[in-house]
Amino acid sequence: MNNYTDLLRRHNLKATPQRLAITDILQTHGHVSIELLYEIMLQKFNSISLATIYKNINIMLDNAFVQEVKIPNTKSVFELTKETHSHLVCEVCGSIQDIRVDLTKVMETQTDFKGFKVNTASVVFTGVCRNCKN
Amino acid sequence: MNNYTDLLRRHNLKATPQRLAITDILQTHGHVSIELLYEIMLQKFNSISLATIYKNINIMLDNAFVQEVKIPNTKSVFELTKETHSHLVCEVCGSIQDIRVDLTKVMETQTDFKGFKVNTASVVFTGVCRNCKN
DNA sequence: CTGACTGCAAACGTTTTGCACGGTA
DNA sequence: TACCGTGCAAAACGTTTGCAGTCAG
Repeated sequence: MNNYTDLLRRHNLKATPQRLAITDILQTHGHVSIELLYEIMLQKFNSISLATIYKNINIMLDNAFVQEVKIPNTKSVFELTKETHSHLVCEVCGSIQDIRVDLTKVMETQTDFKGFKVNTASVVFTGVCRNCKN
Repeated sequence: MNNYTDLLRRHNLKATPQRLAITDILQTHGHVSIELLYEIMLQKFNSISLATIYKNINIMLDNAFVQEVKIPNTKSVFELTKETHSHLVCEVCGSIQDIRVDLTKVMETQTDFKGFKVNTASVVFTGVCRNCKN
């Protein structure tokens, strides 16, 4: 009975092997597309259904312990919800890294938000990662 | 023969009424989903096909004079390419405004990009717009 | 006049739904 | 034991493709 068993139950969700596998994979890989998640799940459950993957990802999104990351020119990936952070996306190898960015500086310097009350900021940096630079 | 007639021709694309209407709508509305674009186009061309909308948006994306804006928890919208900017998305009414954000401050303050060479940054602020605050 | 574009219909890939069976609590 | 969740198959979407007719240049 690991962390996610508890978390699932607290949300009145049953801790099925499939769900625990999904949270494990998200934890291990950090960011996964539906496609990749399905591939990895197939190795653990020979007859898992894509419908099950979708149903569970949607339930986890609804319960806010998983989030979708939308990236320009790419498929979305999913990650476990954690403290606010931004993403570095390598346009060469497609890898995604988390990064803490201090946006207070931006918010302070930014003179004109046009009367807009900002709640959250989604930031995706695209470029070339350390490995691919070489 | 307006701006977009020229622009289209410079890209070896014919300036058809449908294409000119699309660029006009983008210019007028700023940001439109495929769905909304289709609705508006239907008012001007009673038998326009969704296929035509998709084909043209894709051609305009390929030629880089239109860009897709990916927004958390929402459908993508399209905009005419202009100078780099960020977006303010109202979570109440769904409206989208452009905003200039100076990211050089972030890039300077940010100590650790993990060896990552940043090329572009996509920033979406989500919150409540001036109108909806009242 | 000719190649490019449009509109239609069909195809395709992705996501959702309904239902009977199986497993968690 | 009572539901909730799974897996399958079918349905529903959103997007793309192929083709015949039309139009811009």
